[in-house]
Amino acid sequence: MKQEVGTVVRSGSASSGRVTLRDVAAVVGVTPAAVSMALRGSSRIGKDTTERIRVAAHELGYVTNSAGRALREQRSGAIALVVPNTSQHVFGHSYFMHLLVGVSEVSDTHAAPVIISTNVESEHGVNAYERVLRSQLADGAIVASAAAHDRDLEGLVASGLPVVLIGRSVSLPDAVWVGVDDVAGGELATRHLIETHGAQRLVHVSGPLEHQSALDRLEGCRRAAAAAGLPEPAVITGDYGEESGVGAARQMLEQGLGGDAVFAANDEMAYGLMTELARHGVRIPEDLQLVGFDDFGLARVTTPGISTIRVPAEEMGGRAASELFALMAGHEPEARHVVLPVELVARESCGCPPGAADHS
Amino acid sequence: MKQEVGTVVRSGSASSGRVTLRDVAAVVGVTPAAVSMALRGSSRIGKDTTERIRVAAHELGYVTNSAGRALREQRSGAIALVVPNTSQHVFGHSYFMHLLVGVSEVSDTHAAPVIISTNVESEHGVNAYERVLRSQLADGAIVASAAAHDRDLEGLVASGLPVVLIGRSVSLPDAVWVGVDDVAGGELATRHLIETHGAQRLVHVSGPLEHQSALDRLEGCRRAAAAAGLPEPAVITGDYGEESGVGAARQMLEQGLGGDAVFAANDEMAYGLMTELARHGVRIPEDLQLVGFDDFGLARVTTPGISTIRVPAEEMGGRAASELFALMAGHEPEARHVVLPVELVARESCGCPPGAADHS
DNA sequence: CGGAGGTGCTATATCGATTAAGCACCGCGA
DNA sequence: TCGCGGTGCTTAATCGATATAGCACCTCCG
Repeated sequence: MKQEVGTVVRSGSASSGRVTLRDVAAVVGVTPAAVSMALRGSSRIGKDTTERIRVAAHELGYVTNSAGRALREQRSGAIALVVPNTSQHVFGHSYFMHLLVGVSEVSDTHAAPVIISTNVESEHGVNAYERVLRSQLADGAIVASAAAHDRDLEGLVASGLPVVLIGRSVSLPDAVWVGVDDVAGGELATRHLIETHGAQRLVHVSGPLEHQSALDRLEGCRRAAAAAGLPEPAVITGDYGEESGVGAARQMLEQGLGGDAVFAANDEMAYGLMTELARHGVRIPEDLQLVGFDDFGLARVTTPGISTIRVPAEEMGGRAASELFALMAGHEPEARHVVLPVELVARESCGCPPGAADHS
Repeated sequence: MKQEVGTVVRSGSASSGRVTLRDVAAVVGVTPAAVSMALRGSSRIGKDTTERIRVAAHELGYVTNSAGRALREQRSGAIALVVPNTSQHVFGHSYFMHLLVGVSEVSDTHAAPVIISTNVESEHGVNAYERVLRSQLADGAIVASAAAHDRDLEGLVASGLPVVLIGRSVSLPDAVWVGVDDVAGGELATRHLIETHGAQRLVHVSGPLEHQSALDRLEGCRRAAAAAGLPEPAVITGDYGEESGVGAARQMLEQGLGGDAVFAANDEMAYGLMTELARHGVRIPEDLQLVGFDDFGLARVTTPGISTIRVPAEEMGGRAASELFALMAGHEPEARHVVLPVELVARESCGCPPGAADHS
C-alpha cells in the first residue's frame, strides 16, 4: 500500500504515553539536553532548532515527567491540604469543601497540584502531613482544623517546612495562620441576642474545647454577657455535630436550664437543637432566640433560617494558599497571622423579621 | 560539658528534612543499596543488619523520597480525582464532597495520595487530566461529571490509561464507569408521584441535557408517564443549580403550565422551585407534589423535607477508587460498569406523611 | 581437600530532567 | 594571521531509590 510509506511516526497522542525528552530529541536529531533547554526557552538554543523541537514535542504529545523533574529540582511543585481529623468529622462538614475551592482557585494560578491528605491514624508513628512533606510529595501544606495542641504539628512547624494553618493557633505563636476572629464573632452573636432581642438568660452550646475556635467563641460569648452585666452564660459542651445539638436540646428540656436565648458555636448544632426543641413544642424564635456560627450553607435553607456569623471559608482557603506560596518562594509573608472579618447574617431564628439582612 | 560528648547525631526529627538513603547508610556503615533492601524487607540482608538499619532510619526520621521512588518504579502511587467542570459548578455541589470521602477512604487503604484536579480551561491544548496522567503525577484517574461527549476524555480513555468515570457514559462504551441507574431513579420518582399521590399532569425540571444523568432522569420520567398512560410530561430545562429551579417556578407560574406534580432532576433545583412557589402562595405538598433527586444533604433539612431519590455518592467514590486500583494493578475489573441502586426517600414534599420513610 | 551452594553485602546501571562545563565553529578586529 | 568573544550545541554529572549482577566468605558433603 503506497499510502503507508509516507505515514508519520506520530501515534504520539494515541500511544500509551511514555514520551520522554529522549524521544523528542531523537526525532529532531539533537540531544535530550538541547530539548530540555529549548522547551524552557533557553537563549542558548538556536531559534530555528527551538521551533522544530517545540513542534516535535507537541506532535509526540510530550509532557514533562513530574518525578524526573521533581527529583532534579528538589521540589514537586505541589501543595498538600491536610485534614488531621477523621474524614467523617471534617469532611462531613461543608467547611472543608469551601476551603478546598479557595485553595484550588489559587493553586491553579500557580499550576500547582493539590494533594488531599486525611490523617490516617498517624501511621507508623509518622503523621500524614509529616510524611507528605518529608517525602517531598508536596512542597508545603495547609493544615485545617488541627486541635489546639497537636504535638506532631508543633514539630512540623518547628522544622521550618512551609506550613500554613487554618485557624488561630495559640500553642504555635510563630506559625503562619489564616483565620477569623472567633472571639469577636462570639461577641457579635451574643450581643445581638442581648441588645436587639433582649436576651437575659443565655445558653451557649460550645464546640469541642480542644479546638481553639470553640474556646474563642465561648470566650466571645462570655465577654458580651459580662459587658452587658448579665450573669455567666450556661454552657453545654458539644462537638460541632448535629447530634450534639440534639443532645443539648434534651439537656435544656430536662434540666430546665431555662434560657431565653441560645448561641450555638456552629450551625449544625444549632440545627440539631432547633429541630429537637421543635419536636417538643418549643417555637423558635417566639419562645427562644437562636444564633449559630459558620454559614456554610445549612443555615440558609432551614425553616426558620438560622441567624449566624458568617465565616468566609473560601476566602480563608485562598488566603492560606497565597501565604503558602509566598512562604515556599522564600518571601517572609507580610503578615504571619491573617484575620478575616466575620459578619452577622440575621435570619429568622433570632427573631429578626424575615428577609432582614443585618450585615452589621 | 561532659554530657554533650555522648550526644547522638540525631537532630533528625528536628532538622529540615532531606534525609536520604545515603545518610542512613553512612550511619549504619553499609551501602545505600543495603538500606533500600533492608527497609523493603529483603531476605538477602542479615537480620541483625536489618534491625540496625531500621533503628537508624527511624532515628534520623528517614522517609522515602517520592520523586526518587516514582522515577525508578515508573509509577507515582497516587491517583487523581478530576473535575472537568469549573469549580463553581461541581464543587459547589456537595456531590463532590461525598465522592471525595468515598475515594479517600479507599485510597487510604492503599496508601495512595489523592490529587485533586480541576480542569483549568484546558491549558495549552492539553487537558488537566491528560496532563496529570501523562506526566505520571498520578497513575490513574477518576473523572467526575464529564459532559456526555468529551472529545479529550475519549482520547484519554482510548489511550489505555487507567481511568474510571463517575456516571454512565454512552459515548465511551468500553470505559469503566461507576454510576447509578438514573433511568430507574427517574421512573421511581415519577411512578411514586403517579401511583401514590395520583399525579396527572407532570412537570419535569431537567438538568443540563449535555449530561447523561440529566438525559437518563428525563427518560425515566417519560417512561413512567407513558407506562401509566399519562400524556408526555412538560419539560423545563434547568442546569442543576438552585437558580434554575427558581426560574422553573416562575415559568410555571407565568405560563400556567398547570402541573399538579413536579419531578426535579436534582434537589437543588427542587429547593429553588419550592421556595419560589412558596413566595407565591403555592403550598407544597398540598397544592403541588414534588420529588427531587440526589439526597446529598439539602433535601433532609428543608421544610418541608424534599422527597428524593438517594444517590449513594460516597459509595460511588469508593467503588470507583476500588475499580481504579484494580485497573492499575493490571486486573481487568470483573465488571466494567458498576450500577449502584437508587432508592426513594419519602419526605413531606410529595405528600407522604411526615416521618414516613418509604424505602421501596 | 575441593567444589557446590548459601549468606550477606557491594558495585553499578537505571529511571527522566536539568544544568554547568566544554567543545566546535564563525566572524571580526588588531 | 592570531586570537577573542559569540553561537549552538554536546558531554557528563546529578537528584534518590532500586534491582540485578557480582564478589567475598563460610559451611557442608563426598
